[in-house]
Amino acid sequence: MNDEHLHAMRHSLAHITAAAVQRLWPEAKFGVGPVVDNGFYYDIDLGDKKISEANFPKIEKEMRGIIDYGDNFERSEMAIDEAIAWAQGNNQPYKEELLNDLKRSGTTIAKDLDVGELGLATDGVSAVDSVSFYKNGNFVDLCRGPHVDNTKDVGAFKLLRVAGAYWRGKETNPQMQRLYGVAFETQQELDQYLERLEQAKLRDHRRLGKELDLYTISPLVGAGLPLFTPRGTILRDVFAQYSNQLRQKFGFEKVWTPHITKQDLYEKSGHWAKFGDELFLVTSQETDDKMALKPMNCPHHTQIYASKPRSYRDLPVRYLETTTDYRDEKTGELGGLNRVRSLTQDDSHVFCRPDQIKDEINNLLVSARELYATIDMPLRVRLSYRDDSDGYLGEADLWASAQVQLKDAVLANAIEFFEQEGEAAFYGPKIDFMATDAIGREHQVATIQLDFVQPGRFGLEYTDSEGGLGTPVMIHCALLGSIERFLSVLIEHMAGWFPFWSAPEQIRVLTINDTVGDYVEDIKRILDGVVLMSPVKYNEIRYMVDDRNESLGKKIREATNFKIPVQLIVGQQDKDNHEVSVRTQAGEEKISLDALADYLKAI
RNA sequence: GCCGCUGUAGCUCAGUUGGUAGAGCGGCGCUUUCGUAAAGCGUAGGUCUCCGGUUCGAUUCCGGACAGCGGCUCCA
Repeated sequence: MNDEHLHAMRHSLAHITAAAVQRLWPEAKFGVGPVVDNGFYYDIDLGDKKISEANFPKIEKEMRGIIDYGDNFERSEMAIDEAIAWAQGNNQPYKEELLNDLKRSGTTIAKDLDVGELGLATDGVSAVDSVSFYKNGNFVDLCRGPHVDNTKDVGAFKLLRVAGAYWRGKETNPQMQRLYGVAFETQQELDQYLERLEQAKLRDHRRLGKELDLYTISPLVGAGLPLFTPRGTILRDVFAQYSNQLRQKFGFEKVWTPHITKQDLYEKSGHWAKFGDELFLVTSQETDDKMALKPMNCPHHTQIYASKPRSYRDLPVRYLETTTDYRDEKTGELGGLNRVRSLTQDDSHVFCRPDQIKDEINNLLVSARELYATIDMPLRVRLSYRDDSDGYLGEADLWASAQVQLKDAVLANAIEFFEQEGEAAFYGPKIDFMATDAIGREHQVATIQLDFVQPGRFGLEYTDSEGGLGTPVMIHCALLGSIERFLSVLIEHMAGWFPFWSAPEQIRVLTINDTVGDYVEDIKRILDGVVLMSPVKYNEIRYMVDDRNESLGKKIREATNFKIPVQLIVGQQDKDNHEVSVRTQAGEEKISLDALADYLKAI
């Protein structure tokens, strides 16, 4: 049992899926069928007919028939023109397109072919002469392989879902149906995987957001416009405070900007050309100004910088603003708190001289690492570069320089990273911190971006030491990213058990009966005096008293289901001994009332 | 936006092959004052997401809208 065999198994199952579909719908046109994490998929076009999950039993039955029959996977070679003729003859236009690309440039990777380069590759240089096919039973498919020897050798599998997918990932191409399956060597491993998926649902932030009373979405307000409850708002505030305090240490100053602006601002910044159709437009009944809700804050901040002359001695100028932006995202992209139309950024912008870039980026890297280390969340760091496509602004050499400087900063901090082209912002490259949600999807949280473009477009300048004029560099940074998205990842990462310092309700006092009312008042006086100073400063204790006429068991159950980190149980015994029973996830212990404040500060 | 699926009480869900619905939890009331994950009894909650169509009759069938889920595309 090894990765290679698992890969061959899953790949073979993709073929078997396609073979089964072809038996059931002979007119099916096939795209590609690769291996993915935990399984495989196959892209299929049935024209007007659609496969739904209701068809899965029928398809799986057909697949089992093919597997049980036990055909060998037979490899053969075909000359490229012969293969194209085969695709035409069998009415497989997608395969024909792939073969033509292979013939022309030796690759079928859409990304390599899409950027206006079709036909640029010289015929015969990178082109291929012949291609390989695999045949199992009556099903023949263009394929590089490898496969298992026999259809019987494919382990345990299950068709999981069907989804739409554009041919070669292009929105303007026809949409095919993607059949996803999962596969493992043994039924036991498959069952374990499905069990893990079930477990992941328990920590889904949308489920916990409701159970823990953190936020709600009202259709009357609108999709993608979450409303935060008192508990959810505490979470937002406490993390925003932490994020701010981390940067205030490095000289960042808070600013405030309005949520609307004239569109002129974005025409100048370059956002209008790139994101114009995702702006919420605002109409003035008083003037003819065309206004928009702000979708980001950097252009606003440039205008604070530009409000007065700056000397090289004034730099860096560092602005900090936690504020909500509005983006008219496509409806199908919305989901929970991950992707919303009103997103709050813990945004900041540094305006500095070129020689200050390194230190400024270092400060931000240190802040980001400290924040995510505090909540024990592992991140992958991505250096996001531009690619050759249109839509990036600025000179090529500035881009090259910016990309090198970001990489140097990351290297200097000994941070592990991976590099990806085509992920940059239109004005500059980024260092992105990627977190993973409960079911393995990756989301960008913190981001540090280097921008040589916007300062120039806005005509920002400073007087240099020689008395001449220089253009400052901008560094954009959000440590949490979108607070909404950050919370979605945090909730799933912690499974709702927020660290003591950040929990909306940190402590619940549970009474055993109504004879301890005065003693509870003593405890409240102590709790009211506790202020945590780390990791967030001036963090007052948040607690409630549950003195309802209910059983202790029920109170414990409710407090535990609510994932309250500390329960203080108070009865006559505790009162007599001048102590409380402190119940946490770690267990329960008696703490003297005199030691309670220090105990809480040390959690 | 596109493809597929889903929408019954505050929550989790059952049900109606077309004759206007039910459970548990939660809420409320009474009893109980009970030391470690649900005390007992009673009771009130529903234009079955919304709008059209078919039908004697629609929560159920059909169409549309809205919302949610899984993908694709996109993410300043």
